[in-house]
Amino acid sequence: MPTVSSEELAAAAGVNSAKLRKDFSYLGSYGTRGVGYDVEYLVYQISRELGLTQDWPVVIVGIGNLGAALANYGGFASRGFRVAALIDADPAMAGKPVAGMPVQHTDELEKIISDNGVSIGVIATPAGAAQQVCDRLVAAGVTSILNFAPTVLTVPDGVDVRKVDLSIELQILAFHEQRKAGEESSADSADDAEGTAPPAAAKPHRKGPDGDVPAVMPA
Amino acid sequence: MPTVSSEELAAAAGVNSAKLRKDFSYLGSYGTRGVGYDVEYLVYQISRELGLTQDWPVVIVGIGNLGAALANYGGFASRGFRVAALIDADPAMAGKPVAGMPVQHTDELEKIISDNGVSIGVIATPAGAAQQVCDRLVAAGVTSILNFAPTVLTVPDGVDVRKVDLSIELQILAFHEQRKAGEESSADSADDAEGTAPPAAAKPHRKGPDGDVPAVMPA
DNA sequence: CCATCTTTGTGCACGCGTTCACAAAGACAT
DNA sequence: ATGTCTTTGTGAACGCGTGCACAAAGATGG
Repeated sequence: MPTVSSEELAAAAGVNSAKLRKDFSYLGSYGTRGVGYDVEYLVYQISRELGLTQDWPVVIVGIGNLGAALANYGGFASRGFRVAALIDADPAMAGKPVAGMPVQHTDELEKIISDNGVSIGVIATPAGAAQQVCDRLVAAGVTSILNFAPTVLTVPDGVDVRKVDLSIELQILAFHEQRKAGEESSADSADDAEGTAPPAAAKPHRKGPDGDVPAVMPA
Repeated sequence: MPTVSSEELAAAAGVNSAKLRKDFSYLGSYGTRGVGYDVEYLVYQISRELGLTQDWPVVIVGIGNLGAALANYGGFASRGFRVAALIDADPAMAGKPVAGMPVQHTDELEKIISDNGVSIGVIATPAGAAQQVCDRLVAAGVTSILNFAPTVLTVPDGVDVRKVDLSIELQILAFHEQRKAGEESSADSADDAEGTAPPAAAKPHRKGPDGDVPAVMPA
């Protein structure tokens, strides 16, 4: 029986072994003292707890560049997701195959969701259409939404929304990049150091240090 | 002079007002007691601190569906990012316009980076090519990488990598979805409740509760 | 069957981020 | 000028997650 110790697993994942053991204990996954965890059993338990053993039908609404990329993304199928339908508002798209699947018109949205028992929807529409699409998805029975549109969606209680903003990750990188570059010349007259002038009426009394380290950005 | 109080801002953002004030104080953004924060000045300060007032040239490597979606994504330009070049390994892609910009061949990578002073690269290639592309980007002077390929990249010290896995967000949604569905029928014989049978050799002595709440998933 | 050795599971302490609560600061009216 | 009122900035307390350290459990060998 192939096994792994929490120590090996922790080293491979770059985390603390005690934390890993504690997390496993929350999941109810018991190992064997003196031996470790049965690999096969552990994989099965984690997969099941995470919902990977289930088949989740999802619909993707908005088949532009991003929608098509998602439809073609191989990582979904292996994680238990099945793209049940591709939906777009453009009548010219209807019937056109994307990722080996015909695009369907928004008119069919409610029927598709109910026929396939879809509870997870992906929104890849322009920002303007997102809330409207969201409302229709929720009304049709979807209770989890992954939103790629740059808008904050309003949903009733009981519906989960996760927002993915592609530019936020870039911003975080740029933030660190800026910090790297600015490291040699600190403690300068920080206000107009960056080329762009501050607003005219601004800067009422500015007292604080400017070169300190904000603690508000993810590492 | 239009102003906002920390209370208003906190309510709009759904966070605690004290935290918001403390964060602002780290940034050195001083408000006026009894009045609040000067909106225009605050926006300028935050933009500058976040690097939004700078122009960041980026290259996108791997112009498949995802790469094209990123190239077309409008959110970048408004956040201070400028797509300096689109790069792909496929000779057939070279010269083809994507998002109003000709795709260039991988051979040009080093020259493009050095000519444009690019320090941020986006990898949207298949998993197999990602590490190789990463190495070339780093060798050419890139110090921040946004990785969409499903691989963990190895980089030297001083280089930042952020990985975006589109399916992780879906998994988190599915996890909560599963929890919603399983709420009525708890405390059952949890093992084969999900249809898929557990491995034969598994389940050595299983003692712990199965219906408890793991604390390892983002809200 | 007992001793030893390995690895788990977890109580406890430490550290960090969040929140509370309030003194200080400034605006504004009188 | 002086008092009142609003809102900031921050010291202190609280709570939570992480990591340490060890007892308990079970395997393995003599």
